[in-house]
Amino acid sequence: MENSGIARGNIARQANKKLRRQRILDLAVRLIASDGIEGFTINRLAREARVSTPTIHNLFGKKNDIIKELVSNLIQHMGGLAVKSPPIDPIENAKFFIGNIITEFEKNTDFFRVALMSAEQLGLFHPKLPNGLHQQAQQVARPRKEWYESGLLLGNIEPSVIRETVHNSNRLGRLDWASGYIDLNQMRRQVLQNIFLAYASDASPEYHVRLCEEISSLNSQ
Amino acid sequence: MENSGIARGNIARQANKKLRRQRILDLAVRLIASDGIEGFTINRLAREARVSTPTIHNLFGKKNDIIKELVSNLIQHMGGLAVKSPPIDPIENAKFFIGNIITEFEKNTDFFRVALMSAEQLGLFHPKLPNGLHQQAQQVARPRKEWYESGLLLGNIEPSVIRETVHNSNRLGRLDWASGYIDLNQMRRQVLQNIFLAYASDASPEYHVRLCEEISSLNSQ
DNA sequence: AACTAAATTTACTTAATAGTAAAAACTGGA
DNA sequence: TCCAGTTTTTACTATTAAGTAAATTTAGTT
Repeated sequence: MENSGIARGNIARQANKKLRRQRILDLAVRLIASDGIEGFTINRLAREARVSTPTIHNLFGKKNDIIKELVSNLIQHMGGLAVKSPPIDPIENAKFFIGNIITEFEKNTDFFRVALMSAEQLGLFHPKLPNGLHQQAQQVARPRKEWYESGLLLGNIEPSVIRETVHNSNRLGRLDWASGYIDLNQMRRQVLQNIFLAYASDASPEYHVRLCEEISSLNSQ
Repeated sequence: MENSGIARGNIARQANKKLRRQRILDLAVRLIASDGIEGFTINRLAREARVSTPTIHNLFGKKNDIIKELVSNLIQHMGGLAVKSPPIDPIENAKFFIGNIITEFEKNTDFFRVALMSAEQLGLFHPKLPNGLHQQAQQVARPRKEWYESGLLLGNIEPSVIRETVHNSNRLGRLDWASGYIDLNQMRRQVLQNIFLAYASDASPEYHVRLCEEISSLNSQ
């Protein structure tokens, strides 16, 4: 285990092992994406990877460890989506975030689909779980102080209510996409529409007009 | 098969068969509710029902037929939820519907949980499926003409947008409950909050005030 | 080239599944 | 009470899963 004198060819071996692992993990994602977690077996993964089953066990441990790894990768990826410099305007802000998410999802469709569904089935989005998925997402959904200070939002409705609804909009959109109910374009439309509606419920008359325009332009395209 | 002269004791037999079927179906629901659809097997059902496996096959056919039956029962139940005389006021209307749903869910908790989850996993809420689940639910969520005529809602936002958001609120609430994320009280709160927010986005100033009051009273209890 | 630890495979075990044919038991009705 | 048809059970097949020990092969280092 130490990289002292004992292990001779360990530096290169570990690196190669990582590559093989990744190759097989990618394949696993593709398999689960096409046939569901149900139909996913170690045997099948081994066969398709042109490798024997003990090799899979050697590289990943038990079957569930593969899925655990996917989900932990998901949590990392999702964390990376909270970007530094979002626009100040609420509408632009919402578009910016959903745009980022879609870019990521497009880059790695199978992975996100599979990981989101696994996480859902494992109950990992449960509000009380300490993996931070829920808390993180709630944080991103919070309306900003500036929006109230500049009078775009009035504050007649508790910011936490807005936040919860925006959070739910994102959540349902992701779920519908991962379930295959809608594609990424439809997800964008649905999520933005729900978010704009939430903002409209507490918007100043002027900003309300802008939100209405945005909503109808979402549906006219 | 005919109830003519051939089959002698068939009238009573068929009735008893129905009773046994129902007893075992109820047990199946309880088993799935406690251990998930994953852990549900014909063997286990037979064991717990103190019956042999071929008996299960005799009564239900293949394994999936049991789940199909649950889901078709669900569709029937859900259809019965669209009641004749809902209140005219939007707020009361929303409370009325969610109240009905909760009453039903409480009456038959395990059944609804299991059936909703099964339906979800089978993709039965897919908008394009001809089982009517989706269309039915969309119909119920539609804002009424009277609300626009009486000036409670202004019509600055397309009614279909409101409908979609209300529908989504109901859907997510049911899903969160079935997933065990929230209990029925929390479901009520979450769904009503989201619906009121949707109405608020297009409400007249006077009705907007009432909606805001309702929302904050939801969160103070 | 040769050595050695790591990685892979062969060949297997254990355990659980869905489903079935045929014998046995049971049930309602005459 | 006894009979015929229904229902259940016994005892089984066939399939498939996860996982493992030991032999074999492979790969990096010297």
